[in-house]
Amino acid sequence: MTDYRTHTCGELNSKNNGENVLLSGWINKKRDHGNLLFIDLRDNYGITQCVIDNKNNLFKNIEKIPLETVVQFEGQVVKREKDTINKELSSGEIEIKIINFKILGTTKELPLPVFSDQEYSEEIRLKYRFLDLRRSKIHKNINLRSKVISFIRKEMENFGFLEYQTPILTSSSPEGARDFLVPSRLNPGKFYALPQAPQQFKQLIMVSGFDKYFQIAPCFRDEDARADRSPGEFYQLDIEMSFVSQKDIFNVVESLLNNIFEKFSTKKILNKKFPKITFFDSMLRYGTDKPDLRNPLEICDLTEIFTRQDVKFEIFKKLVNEGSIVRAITTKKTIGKSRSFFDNIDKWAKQEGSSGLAYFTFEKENNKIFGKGPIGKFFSPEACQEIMKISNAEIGDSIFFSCGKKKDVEKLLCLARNKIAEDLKIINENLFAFCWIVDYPMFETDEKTGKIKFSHNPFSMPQGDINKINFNKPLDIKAYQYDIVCNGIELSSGAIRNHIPELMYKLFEIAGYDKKIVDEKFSGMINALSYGAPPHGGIAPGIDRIIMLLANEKNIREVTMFPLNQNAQDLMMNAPSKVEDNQLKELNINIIKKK
RNA sequence: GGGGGUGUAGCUCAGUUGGUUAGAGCGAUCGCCUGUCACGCGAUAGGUCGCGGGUUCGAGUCCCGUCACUCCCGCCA
Repeated sequence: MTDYRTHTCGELNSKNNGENVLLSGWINKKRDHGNLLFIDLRDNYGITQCVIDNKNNLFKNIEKIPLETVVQFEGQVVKREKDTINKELSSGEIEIKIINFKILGTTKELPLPVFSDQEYSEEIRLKYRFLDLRRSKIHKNINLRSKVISFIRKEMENFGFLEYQTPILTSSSPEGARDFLVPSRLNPGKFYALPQAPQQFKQLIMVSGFDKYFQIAPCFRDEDARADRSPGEFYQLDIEMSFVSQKDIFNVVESLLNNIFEKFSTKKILNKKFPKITFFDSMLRYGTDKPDLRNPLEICDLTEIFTRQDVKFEIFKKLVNEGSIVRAITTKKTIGKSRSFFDNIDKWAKQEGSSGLAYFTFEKENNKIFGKGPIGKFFSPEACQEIMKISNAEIGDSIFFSCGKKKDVEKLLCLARNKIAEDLKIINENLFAFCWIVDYPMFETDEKTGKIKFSHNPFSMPQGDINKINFNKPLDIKAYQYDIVCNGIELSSGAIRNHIPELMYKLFEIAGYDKKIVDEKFSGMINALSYGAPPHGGIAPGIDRIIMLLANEKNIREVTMFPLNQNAQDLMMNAPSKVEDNQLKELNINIIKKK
């Protein structure tokens, strides 16, 4: 095949019996019996067992080769005896009887073992990423990533999309995340920004008449890391289409994601037609706009119940009277659960900083419904019945209440949904549960400043008849704005764009940007929209998160070849690094020294 | 910016209420072993217990500070 090998380490089997072959790879593992030596030779494709005994005068030399040395073995394919076949290996029916060898690359003592199921500190893994990447699990993840991206490209082309590239050096935008800035040598004192997403460019591509755009686009945001969020860069499947409405984009993305997840995972897709949940509903039923629909638990609002005369739970009644809300989670058939099950959940809620989760179980005796549990006695049979009606509960189900400010209740019950479901073990891990979150509000109130701001994407089209929108009630304006959520993970955001300049000015004005600022900050786009822009819209699924779901990984670094660490440093390449004074001078930059 | 966790041999970890010379597995080096596939057996080397300070007769262990990694909150249109 090449000068170095006739076969890879994954492809030989009993059909090759007797052939003379040349294999090259890394010494994965040695099993040295003194007069008989087994060597597992590894490459990208697999492992082949090579064997030599002391009748061969090369034995003493080969015995001494350290693990992870790169070697070439010349040898003969030999069928293994039946009881020595290794079913774990694709090449397990055969082995290579070594005739000759050549060392192609020596190794120093390893800072981390390659052949091992042990976990290692991130620090050492990232510093020696090239060794870490040899390890089987992450090696497979990275190859999976490559295959998925390649599949996406083919699919998108089948759907009639063309891939267009957009600039990496662009302008800073006032909205959104912190920018990575790049100083301009030719324009002293001015800076480029790396794109947070090719948002404006993809819209300009539509205005330019290209119709269906996609790109595996790098996105740069200078924000702090999380387990599922790289600092620095990440990749989106950026999509934009002209002359479409929301449903057209949904159709494309649903079939794309169905195809990807069916091809690359054995897990089932719960609903191939992704359910659509309004933002408002999602916040009510799940306490979040990224609900995990594998979790059957739902939240309901019971504030009204605590205004009833026959409900005597005075603490909640007082709080409700003062403007608090009450919401609750019901659990099915939990009548038999131990006291500690309930108390643990209450205790957990207190650890989360809340005042706890009051609870009781619906029971029936002598045809009378009552609540059994710490606060059950405060509810009349009629009140219980009403609660059961609102919460779809039955006799034998339990209910957990949270009372407080809307935001706090949502947050706690969102976490409680997960906690309780985990305790009850009712989350099916073998599912992908997709949904659309739709009808996002165009604006929201900034909690710190009290001012109106864009809640999502400022370029989104508001819903309804454009001539009838009531701009005096901006918080009531909904946008053609949507997210895809899978298993509680936000996979993508998108929108039908606002292609009407006057409307755009109007909306920006509400968010506190006057015409002058809009013209300055979004000049490219607002200008383009003034010369015949088609109605258009798009979406941008996160590639990294798709791979994480497919590879069943919780950390984005497990599906990224060369990630930065949490402090946005590359420990292998030593980035970021200091630069020479003359480089700074050329860029007209002074470093201010911190005290 | 804030909170939690971790830091002991090249790697993964143990180390009791503070008490003699800090241990194990893997790896390395050396020796034995012809059918292993996490091969087995024996020996040897390998340590500023992250760093600095304090308490104490005595600190890996307690206290204070600091650094690194990680998880979370803030942030992420």
